[in-house]
Amino acid sequence: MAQGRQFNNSTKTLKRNFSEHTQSSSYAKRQKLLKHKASLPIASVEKRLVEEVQKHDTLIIVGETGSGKTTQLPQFLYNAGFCGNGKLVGITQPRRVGTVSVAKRVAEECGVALGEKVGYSIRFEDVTSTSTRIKYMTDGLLLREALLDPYLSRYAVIIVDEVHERTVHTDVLLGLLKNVQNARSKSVNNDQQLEKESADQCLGFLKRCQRRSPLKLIIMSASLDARIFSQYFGGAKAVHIQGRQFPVDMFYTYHPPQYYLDASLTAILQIHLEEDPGDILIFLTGQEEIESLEKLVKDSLKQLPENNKKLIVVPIFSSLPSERQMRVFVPAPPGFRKVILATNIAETSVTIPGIKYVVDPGFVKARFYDPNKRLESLIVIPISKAQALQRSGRAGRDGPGKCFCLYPENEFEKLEESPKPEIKRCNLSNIILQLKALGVDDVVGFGFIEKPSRQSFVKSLEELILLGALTDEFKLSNPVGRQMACLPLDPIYSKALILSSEFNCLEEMLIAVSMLSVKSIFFTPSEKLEEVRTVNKCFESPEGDHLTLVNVYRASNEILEKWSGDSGLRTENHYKIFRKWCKKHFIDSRSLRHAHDIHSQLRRNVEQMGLRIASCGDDLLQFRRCLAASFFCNVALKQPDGIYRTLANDPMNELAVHIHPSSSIQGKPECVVFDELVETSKKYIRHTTMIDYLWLAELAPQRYALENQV
DNA sequence: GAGCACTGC
Repeated sequence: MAQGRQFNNSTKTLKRNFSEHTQSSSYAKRQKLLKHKASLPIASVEKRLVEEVQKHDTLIIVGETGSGKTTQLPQFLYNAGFCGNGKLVGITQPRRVGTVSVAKRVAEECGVALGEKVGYSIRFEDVTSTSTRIKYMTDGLLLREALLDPYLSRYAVIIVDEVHERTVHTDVLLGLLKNVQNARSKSVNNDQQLEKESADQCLGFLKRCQRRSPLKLIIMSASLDARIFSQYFGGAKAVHIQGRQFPVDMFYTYHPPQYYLDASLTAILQIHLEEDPGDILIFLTGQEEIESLEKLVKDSLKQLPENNKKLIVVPIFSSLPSERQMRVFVPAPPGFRKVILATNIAETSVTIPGIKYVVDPGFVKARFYDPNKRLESLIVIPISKAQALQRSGRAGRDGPGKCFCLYPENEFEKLEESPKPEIKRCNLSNIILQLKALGVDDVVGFGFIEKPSRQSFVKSLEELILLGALTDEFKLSNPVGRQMACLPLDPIYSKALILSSEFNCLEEMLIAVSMLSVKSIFFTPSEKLEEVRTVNKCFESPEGDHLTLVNVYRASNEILEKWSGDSGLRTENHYKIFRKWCKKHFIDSRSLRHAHDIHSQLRRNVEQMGLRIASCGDDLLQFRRCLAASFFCNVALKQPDGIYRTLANDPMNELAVHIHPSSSIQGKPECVVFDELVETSKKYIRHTTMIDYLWLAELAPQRYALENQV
């Protein structure tokens, strides 16, 4: 009957908060919110949804966009008493911004301050308290919470949202939650049975299970196909909730265009000249394409009569500095139309209001990974049906819209249903390390919703053994493996941090690893290549990019410290100066601040581990030797013809590669370590630093000793 | 010599 009591309590809380708010100035705003809330499609099925959750341990909810599932369901469950005994309803999201905005919204609807009953937790920001009962968080964060609390015992309900996106974190989380739910219900039904099954490797980490309450799982997806999720959870019940979108008229071409950039230009001009007012959104594959089309559109406009020139072109893509990204939200002046040239950042991450027309050439740039060659590729491929629907939906958010697909309708039928899940296109080393730390010994047997290839497992297990994270028996090593799993980094970076303590350069390595962890902080408009190079000359290290990154970070730190004065307090004004400095050096200030945040978090981590923090000062040899000792899987040697060749166990997997043109490395050193190998127009190694080949046998004998003996 | 979709701990 605890649930009934909780129900009464919660209504009282709501009433009290509500009466407080009637006196406040936000009364009108709140009335509007509540009216909107009541009009959502999900509102009419509250009772039924709550009953379904009570009846089933796992429920799949398919809600189209605009159904209100993300904001309303947690409130329904709270009001129905699922948060008894201080338990939480947790809701995971794949992105940080989405997590914060939805939590703010729900707190407003509940009439509470953010961080009280409703809160959120993302990396670097925990806005929760002991009174928090509805907690929004990123899926990656819940995964890390599981390392500390394997049963996730604080949660009565966990809602995994946006599962159709199939990010690595979501996929791993689903497998993990399935195990946790299993173990928690077993512990309720029969403790002895669990004892017997503790030999079960997947549940090994739940051996010390005590009496616990069962875990309710709710899987929420926007895609129409709930079957795979339902099957995965043993035929779990699926409920559909109607969405609220305006109709979008679809148009197709008769033939596939030869050049879709030209076809895009034609489509934009045609819409601009013939259709009613309303902004246009076009999906392209990358910065280069966006910049060319921007130029094409602007050139064409010049030839139009004066009254037809009222078209504003706004680009948006990930590496564009955040201030310039914000321009897509600025409404076009009266009488003008806005055309937004976007990558798939506008598919999910950024929602732009006022779009009436979508132009979709039907392509996307996607990343693939070859575990044998350790090669990542960025390839332009056709989109999936799910992506096509998502893109067209962007035209129907504020009113009826139109979507112009630059391919024939029969081509749509040939598209894949949904994109290939990320877990099948990435390096598994980090995931395997996390699973091992969670006590999942048999990672190949882990219940993935879709299992990655055997070769991916083999290669990543090999790498983890070489790094010393796993023993030859595939067990997590102590202390190195455990320490590595604690750090929120890719295994090679974790290894570099741990080793750098011995090489007396942990200060430098903390910076290098933080900088490598954020997307490239430099933004280079294609027409300003030379200018960027000149202004940043002062940071460049001829020995390699890792030291260059350290130089940039230290220079930015000086700016921050110089202006923070004795008090150590940084005011808005200091950040203004910081941002100005960034702009001068073509640096995205938000990325750089992110690197600073990561740096302080990692610093705390290594202090807790008791690692000795020291600087190598001018003895940069130590730093490079440490890089060699940790990045020994990523080595390239210069060939007689001047082209580099990666080193691999099997010569079949060695590749001819080029040092990325952005590198600061000087001359053509015989041997380099690199951070990543990405194929675009060529196979490039990025972030390279020169080392001495002879160091490898000494510093990485587990990989190079044999070669040396030959 | 010449460039890179997105997300996350």
